[in-house]
Amino acid sequence: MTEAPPTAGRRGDDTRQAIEIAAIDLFAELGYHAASMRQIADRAGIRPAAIYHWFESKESILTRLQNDFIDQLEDAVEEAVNQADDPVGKMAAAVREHVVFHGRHTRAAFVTDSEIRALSPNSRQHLLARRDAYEAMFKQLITKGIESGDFRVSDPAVASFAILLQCTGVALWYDPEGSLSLDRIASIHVELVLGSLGVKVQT
Amino acid sequence: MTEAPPTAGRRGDDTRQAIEIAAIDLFAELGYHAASMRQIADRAGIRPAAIYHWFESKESILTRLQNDFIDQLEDAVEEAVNQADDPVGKMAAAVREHVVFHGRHTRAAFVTDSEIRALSPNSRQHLLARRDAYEAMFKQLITKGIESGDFRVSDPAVASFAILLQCTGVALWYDPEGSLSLDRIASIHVELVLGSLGVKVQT
DNA sequence: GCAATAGCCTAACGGTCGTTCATGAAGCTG
DNA sequence: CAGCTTCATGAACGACCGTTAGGCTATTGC
Repeated sequence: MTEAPPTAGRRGDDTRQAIEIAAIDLFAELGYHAASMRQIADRAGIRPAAIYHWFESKESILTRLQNDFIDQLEDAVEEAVNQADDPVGKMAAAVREHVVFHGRHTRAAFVTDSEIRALSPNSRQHLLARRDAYEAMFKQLITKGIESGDFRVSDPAVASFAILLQCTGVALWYDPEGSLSLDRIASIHVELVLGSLGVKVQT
Repeated sequence: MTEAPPTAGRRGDDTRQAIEIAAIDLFAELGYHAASMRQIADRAGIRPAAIYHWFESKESILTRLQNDFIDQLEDAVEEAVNQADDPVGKMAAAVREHVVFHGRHTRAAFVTDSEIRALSPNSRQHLLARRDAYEAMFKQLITKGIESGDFRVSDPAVASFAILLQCTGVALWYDPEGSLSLDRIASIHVELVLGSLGVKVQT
């Protein structure tokens, strides 16, 4: 009784993955509205109608991509944070993992961030709530660091926005072929962030 | 021989401004591709065909908005920088003006940044070149500050990306009705940036 | 007062969009 | 084998897109 392929048909759900990859790339290159179902189908190697066997609508492709990205980002950063004890270490771990994750998934990160307004009201509210929860984690890290005397900032809310924006922005310019490794870029951002939080330099 | 109105017809070029305002708002709310000429015309109080009396195409509305925004941003920041002498003062002035300008023109800033990919290749290249030149100004401010011994950063290029991203991002979340004034937000960003550049705190 | 023109209109063009429908080939199940 | 499900297809639907052609009106310059 060996593991049988769960689905029938010709390809299994490689097709689903092909659609998702095509959609990420096209949404990132052209934007959600400028990328058509026909283009997605072309790049996935199928006819447009076949997409509707795997997704109920164009928007459902987008929401799937976005929620998958946030799922994985949350998991990765939470795990990194939990492996440090003090506020400085936790913030450094969070920044490093956030940067690395955005560098490894530049297109998905970009689509998740920039196409929120393309969603219908319900999906948009849902995604914004998830994004807010993620941001709240950083804000709380800052607040804890202030209480412990490790950080010195005027406004934790503004600081968390600023930190997340600069780290998320790595997805906009990072080039795997470039001269800087992702680890190096992450280290630089940890330095910048800890500096802006008023942490004593620990060279 | 008093100054005569330069154009004839019913409204002068109030119409042109109405189209630009409608376009900024709709591009910001829905995105360039999701906003239609009919919606722009509706909001400007005219019929779609009338837009083509003032603009030769939908894309020319976008490029006009984007280039106007960069024109004014460049002027404002350059003037602010020129009124300071030392690297720390220049960077503080640049950050403050950049933040204030983005807070005062959130929608235009957002459209200029996020709809570059909607442009045809020629217009896109032109706008990217202008953006690069603007970023180079910040990078040079950092380099000068390092040479003078005022700043301490590992990588000026990455630092300038990070600084600009967090300051530009103000356009994404700033709310004029919120509890923080734009001046206050600008001051906080000056603190954060100077901190990340390793400037001694000057309370 | 008369021609020219600026400004805006209605109507329509060809094209593309997201989506649906009916159909059929291929594999699994009993 | 028969029957069901999975996966994909070609063709078409109505809606909407950016844009244009042609005409009307009011103001301007002479």
